Amino acid sequence: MIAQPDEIESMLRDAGIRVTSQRRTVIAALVQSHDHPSAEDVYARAKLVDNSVSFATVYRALATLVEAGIAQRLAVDDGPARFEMAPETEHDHLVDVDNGEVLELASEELAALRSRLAAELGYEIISQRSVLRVRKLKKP
Amino acid sequence: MIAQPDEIESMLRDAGIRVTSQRRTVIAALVQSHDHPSAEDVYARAKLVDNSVSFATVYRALATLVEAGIAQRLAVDDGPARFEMAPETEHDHLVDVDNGEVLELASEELAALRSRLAAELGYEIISQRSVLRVRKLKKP
DNA sequence: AGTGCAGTTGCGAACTATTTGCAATTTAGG
DNA sequence: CCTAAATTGCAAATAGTTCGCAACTGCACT
Repeated sequence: MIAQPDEIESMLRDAGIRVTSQRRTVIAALVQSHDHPSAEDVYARAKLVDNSVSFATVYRALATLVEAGIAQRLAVDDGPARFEMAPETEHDHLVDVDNGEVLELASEELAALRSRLAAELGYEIISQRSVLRVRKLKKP
Repeated sequence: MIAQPDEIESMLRDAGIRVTSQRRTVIAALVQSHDHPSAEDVYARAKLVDNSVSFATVYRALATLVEAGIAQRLAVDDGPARFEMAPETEHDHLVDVDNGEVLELASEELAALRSRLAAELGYEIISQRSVLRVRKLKKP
């Protein structure tokens, strides 16, 4: 499972980041969201809790969290970046081209294979999540 | 190998796209570039050949080519999208976080594994190129 | 509990990447 | 060649994200 709101404060402290009510709000919004929200979505959700948070602060909080490894940012081909709490296990993302839904594809195998291939070229992988565009298979 | 300028015209015709000098210029620029140029790079290169092409046209041409499957667009985490001619073999991209270089990682194995995993979830993959952020390994 | 100061916030304006409206031009086909 | 429909260049518009700055706040140290 993913961190509970109670743990939020210590996550920030452990990362040496100041605990502010805005950051708590943003993290809480992210923790409760399992649909890979965009910055705008996070902003909307955070605003329900604290109507005074600004868009800029949401962006700054997200950037801070990503830098601290607490959250992750996914660049999607078109449209805004989307965010999620950093998962314990690396996974890829499937974006359904028909409805924009994002689902996760976890596979040790995939991660291991990529690491091996990158290493063969003399590189270490810093982030290995990737986004695949997919469509639901029809069951005929 | 990738298409030669001579083939450009027929690539467009085959796709049912009108052949214009601007599109020829844009494709030629893409064909000759093996560094995954951004739209701006393509614009700069196209402009050397035909000083009158506009930025808007480059974007429109790239969009048209991508839609026709002649070119591909890569969303990179930060910075502009980058383009390349559609390769015969699918491959992933490694972006060197230190210098921004992009290299290619081809692997049948990787592609096959992803297809299998996506199929298990009931999806077919439409595009499976992905972008990994990497750093050169130090040889100690 | 009080104080200082670096870190953080909200606001709007700035910026970057990309798209669009429109009149003029060009293409493909008969 | 002639015409309809597609394409272009330009400049202005948009989407997403970042930034400058004055006001505010968390945290370390009394």
